[in-house]
Amino acid sequence: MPELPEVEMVRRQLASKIIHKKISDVQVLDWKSVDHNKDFQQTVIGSEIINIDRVGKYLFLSLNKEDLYVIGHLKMTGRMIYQAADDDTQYGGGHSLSGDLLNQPHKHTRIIYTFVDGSHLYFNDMRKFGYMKLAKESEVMDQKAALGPEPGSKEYSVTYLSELMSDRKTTVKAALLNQRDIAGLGNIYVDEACWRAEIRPQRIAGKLSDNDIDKLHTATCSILQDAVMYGGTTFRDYTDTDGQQGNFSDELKVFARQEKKCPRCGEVIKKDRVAGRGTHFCPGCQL
DNA sequence: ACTCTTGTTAAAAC
DNA sequence: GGTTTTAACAAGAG
Repeated sequence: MPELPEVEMVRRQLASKIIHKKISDVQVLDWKSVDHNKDFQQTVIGSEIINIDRVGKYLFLSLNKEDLYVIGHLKMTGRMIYQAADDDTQYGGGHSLSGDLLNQPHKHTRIIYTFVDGSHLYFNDMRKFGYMKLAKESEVMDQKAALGPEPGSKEYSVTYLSELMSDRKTTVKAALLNQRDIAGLGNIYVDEACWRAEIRPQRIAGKLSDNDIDKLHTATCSILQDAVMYGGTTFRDYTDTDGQQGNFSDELKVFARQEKKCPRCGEVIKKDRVAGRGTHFCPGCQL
């Protein structure tokens, strides 16, 4: 489940590897992955990616053609794997994947980009929810405008969070997951941020105290910052562009740790369903 | 065979 | 009528 830290890792790696390389060929193996745009190949071939930025979990690739961008989203199982021209390393490792998926391309490969230097970028996505679609600048602007501020940004102030939560009748979990209000948090980091803030995810957002809001603000900012520092989290599907797993997995305190002891208070961590998602919390110290 | 997994969104429910 | 919840999407693991 790539969330902000994982997408940021991909962005940084892609930026260092493919910016200013000319795209010599594109193969589309699944049309859904390019939003059924039959012109994708002919439009992209011959162009260069001149910039890659990110808002929330969305990637925005700028091409050196007038008003042409690619908007990318990994959704749950999307991966972007880069392979240098002379590289025969096996990629895509992950304990849930069988051995034949280590070579590129494989049965989950949806798009293949070839660069003039002979290197490749593979867009792999088992469930086909992710995409890389062509967009005009106006569509890029619209997509960015549809996303709330990221934790850690200047716009994401304590006041902003406080006003966001006030009078809300939904759960803290649902409120934090809504990308229109806050961009970048997903199932893993919402649970982890709530643990840091000592707040149960199933609490009603509008009933949080000022102190709760303060702690939640700090926690949401710090969890993403720390996760980026550790290279993201690999729970099941995420790997970076080298097929490497993220190191934050070992730092998780509650996510996927149900029936284990809380590292803070020793109580047994529980898993419930909140906002339609598997939700992990410590009944001992999250109130 | 049946359940569970999740990011986003459209539809349904409130 | 704005807010909240649910279902759908796809494909695989257990």
